This record gives sequence, C-alpha cells and structure tokens, in this order.
Amino acid sequence: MQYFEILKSDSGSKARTGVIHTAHGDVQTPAFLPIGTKGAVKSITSEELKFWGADIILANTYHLWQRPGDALIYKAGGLHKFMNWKGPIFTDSGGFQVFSLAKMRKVGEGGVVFQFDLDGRTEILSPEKSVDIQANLGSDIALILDDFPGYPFEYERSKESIALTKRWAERAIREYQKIVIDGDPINPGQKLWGIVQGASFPDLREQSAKDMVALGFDGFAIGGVAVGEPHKEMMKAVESSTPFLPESAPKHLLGVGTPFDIVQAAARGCDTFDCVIPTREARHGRLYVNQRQETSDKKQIDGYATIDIRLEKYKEDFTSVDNNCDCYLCLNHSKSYLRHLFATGEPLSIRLATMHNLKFYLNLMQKIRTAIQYDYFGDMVRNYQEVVGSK
RNA sequence: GCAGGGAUGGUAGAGCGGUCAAUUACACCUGACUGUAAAUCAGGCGCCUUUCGGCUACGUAGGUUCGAAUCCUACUCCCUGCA
Repeated sequence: MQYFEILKSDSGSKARTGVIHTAHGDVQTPAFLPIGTKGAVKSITSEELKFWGADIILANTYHLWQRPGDALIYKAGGLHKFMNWKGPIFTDSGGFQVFSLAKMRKVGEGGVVFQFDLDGRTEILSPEKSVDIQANLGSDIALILDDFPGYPFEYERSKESIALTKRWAERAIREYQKIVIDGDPINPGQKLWGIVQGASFPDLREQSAKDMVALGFDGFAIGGVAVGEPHKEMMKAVESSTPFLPESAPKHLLGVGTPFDIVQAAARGCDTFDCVIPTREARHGRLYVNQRQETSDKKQIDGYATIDIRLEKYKEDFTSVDNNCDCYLCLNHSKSYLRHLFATGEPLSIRLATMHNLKFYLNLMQKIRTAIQYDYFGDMVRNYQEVVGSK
C-alpha cells in the first residue's frame, strides 16, 4: 500500500483529499493536528480527541526529553501507550524550540547547545539526538532537526539556515536508518520527514525543497513560517516550496494557523497542519464561531469570527456560543455559563472552551475535505475568511 | 445619652500638609496569542485635549496654610463599647 494515497485532486487548485497510512492508523487529509506538546492536549483526553474526529496529534521532542525523559517513555512502551492514544502521533524535532528559546541557546554545526528551562542543565540537541529521542517516543511521523532564524526574514541568514538544515538532514537520515531500520525501535513503522526552510525567498525555498527531495524523505514539512510574518509572506513561502516537492508526498505546514491560513494553504497543496491557536486561545477566552456574511450583492458566504467570552456583555446571554456547532459546550451550555466559569476561574472553563475550538478546527477540516470531494472547494477558498466587526 | 473609630475613584482598601488625579487588588475595557517556557502577556481605566496642558475631585459646609484627601470647627451618616 502506498504511504500516501490521494483520493481526489481539486480541479481549480493544488488541494487534494487523501489518506496517510501510518503504523497506528489512517489520517484523512487535509487534517489538523491538535497539539499535545508534553504528551497531552491540554485538558482533553485521548478518548475525547478520537471521538471528535482527530486522526492524529502532535507532541514535542524537546519537552518530553526534558520531562519525563524519552528513556522513561521507552520503558512505558512508547508514547502511544504512555498517554493511551492509539492513533498516529507526529513529533516535532525540537527545531522550533531552537528558535523560541533563543535566549538560552547557541546554534552550531553539531547542534544546539542550550540550557533546559526547568533545571538549567546544559544539553546538546543534535540531529542524531533528536532522531534518537523520537525513536524512543515511537511516533509515527518524526521530523528532522532544522534551523530557522525567525522573523523578519533575512536572505543571508536564511541561506545559511537551509544549508545547515540540509547537513543536519543528512545526519538525521543516517541515524534514522541506524535505529529505525536496522535497530529495534519502539515503532518500526516510524517515518522521518524532511523540513523545507528558506523564509519567503523563492530561490531558497526551491533549493531547500530540492535538497530534501534528494534525500528521499517519505513526507515533507514546510517550516519557518507563522513567526509573525504577514499572511501573504506565509503563502509565498508555501507557493515557493510545494512545486518542488513530489505531488505524491504528504506535506505538512508547521505551526499554521488561523482558519483562513489553513484554507489558503490547503489550496496551495498542504495536507496537514498543526497550531496552538485553538487550544491556547481557548484558555484565554477566545472562541471561534461560524459566521455567515452578506456581501454587497446580498450573497451569503461562509466565514467565522471570534468572541471573547469573558466580556460582560455575555453575562446574561443564555444562548449557545455557536448554534451551528455540535460540540459538547454548544449542545449543553450557554455563553452566560461559560463566562461565569471563566470569571470564577473554574478549570471547566478551559476544558469547555478547548473542546469547542478544537471541534471548530476539526469541523473546518471536514468542510475542506467535503468541499474538495464535491468540487466546490474553489468557492470555499474565495469566500472563507474572518468576519471582522460582527462579534 | 456617653466614649471611641470611620466616611477616598465601579467595589474593597492604602495614603495622613506639598513629589496625589491619588499605591494596590478586584471589576471593567483594548490589544496580543500561528512546529505551546502561555489557564499567559501588554496597555487603558475622573472629565476635556493628539501632545503640552487645563478642569473637577477624597461625606457636607466652613476655617488654618504659600499649599489640604491629609490639620481645625460644625453638621450628616455609619460602626464599636458603655448605659
């Protein structure tokens, strides 16, 4: 069986629906990966995630290495068993932490020297170490350690970054072959994906994509985006990368994004996405709701808006957060109640809000798949956007 | 009735002669949040003004003083103890 099966390609864009066959089951694409950095999607159980239609989740090498340690997870029988998530798991390499924990790290040829934020001990995260840890975690999709410089994008720095990422990729592959193919890993079916860097410079993106393709990865992630750049820059980065990656390979867009970003990126050929937005913003009281908008010619089009449930105006609003939503929150509780939970600091507030936002994102992916399948994805791309000022 | 304590911005509660439009917390409002060091962070919060600045304010009314939320007097109300 092919690793990635394309079911339907959109006629008007590079979007497609498909299935990634992993060692722990299938992923229907385009897909959104809820983020469970430390082995848990904050406040949500594995069972709930599965029930809502999440096929795959993302966890993080850096955090799990630090605590509880990959050796412990290996002993537990791998991350799947440890957290009792039976579906596919995608692990980030720790490359992002290289960027986000910038104050305490030093990037060199060998890897990243840094201090753990919890106990201050100094460690080196190398391409090999990242692969080793991910092998111990037993994820289904592992990522190579990459380097990217953040925003604003600078050509010379980005050029160095794709070169270093390429050299690290070669080392990561050798380590992967040693452990996962020739060794006795937790998950023999684990796949290693490459990462394309190059900011929004087309020539660098092209070069980086070609570098990765030459190394023969099973899938590709597009990294270095969602670091503060405008939406157009992000799309430019995507458009400059995908043409040089195999049509037949699954493509992940790292760290993206808003519902709008995701629809736009899916149209440009991205198959999977991960982002903290739905979970983090839920904890901050920001909820995503479906919202239709009327155009000047009286046409109703789909969109969405966000509301801050903590505002006083919802104090006596006994309607549901989103009456087009089928999540537990919307089926059972009012805005007034959720606001009250936030106001009083009840932990349930976080759970309910997170449930809702995740369901919103998972529903969005279902809408995208359906639109591609039934050939109206072009309309969706044209219309789907955030409705501002209508909260 | 006597004695003592107190009345401060939406609320609680600091301040106790100038540096006070007034600490702080809560509430409220704005804005962030994109491979999670984030149940977090930043800002605003008397009125007018873009800034400078001006005006009105700390129970009420007077007074002392160059200057008062801060001191004095009277009044109103509240609390506590004794009758």
